[in-house]
Amino acid sequence: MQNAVFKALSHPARRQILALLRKGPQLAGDLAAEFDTSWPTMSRHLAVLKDAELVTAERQGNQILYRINTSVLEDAATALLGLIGRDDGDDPLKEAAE
Amino acid sequence: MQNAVFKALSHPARRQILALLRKGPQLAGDLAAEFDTSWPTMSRHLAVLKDAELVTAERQGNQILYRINTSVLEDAATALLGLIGRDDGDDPLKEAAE
DNA sequence: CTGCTAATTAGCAAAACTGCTAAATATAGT
DNA sequence: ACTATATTTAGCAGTTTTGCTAATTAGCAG
Repeated sequence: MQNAVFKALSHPARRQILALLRKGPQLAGDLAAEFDTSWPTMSRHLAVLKDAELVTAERQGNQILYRINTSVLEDAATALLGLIGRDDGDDPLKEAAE
Repeated sequence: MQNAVFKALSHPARRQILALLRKGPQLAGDLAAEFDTSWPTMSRHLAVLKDAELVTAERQGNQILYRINTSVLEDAATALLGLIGRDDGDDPLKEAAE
């Protein structure tokens, strides 16, 4: 759902997490270590990102590897760009392609 | 502030408003008429968008004309795209240009 | 100044969000 | 089974967001 994506993007810590994942997949622990907030709080941020499908999680033995999902991010960016082009028709929030 | 922009974008009604403004500037009343929510609620959504500088407001006699601010929207889209490209450096959430 | 329409501000209640600590779960190693 | 580590889930308090109705402000017409 598009709405979940924008909601997930609305918190700076979550955007930061995505920024960190640009370098490549990261373990939950390594991500959490980069922040001042408590571990459980980070865990919840990750859950929000996962719900929005902005990231995927994969168990790796003892730990969990998070990976960014660029296609969802692309869709969000495209949606924003779609809001920009002047439109003379009457079909809002849709024909973003081309 | 970047954060205000993403926060503003996190509510579906506000994204809808931006979509309506694609067609061109609109009076607050005309915008409000497109939604089921009460007038004051719409007014607040508009205020949030204005705070984030996603729209500008201009008095037009009795009424108020809202206009989309595409440059802020572009910046937001660019920020998202910047989150996508693989990065081997260590400078997150920044070098989105080029 | 009075009345009318357009829009915002105030104030309130309900819901959602954030972040914490404590407790639970999962996996690996012994 | 027991322990240690990694991560999530529960439960709670404080804050923010949302949406409503009622009241207010702003500009215009007579």
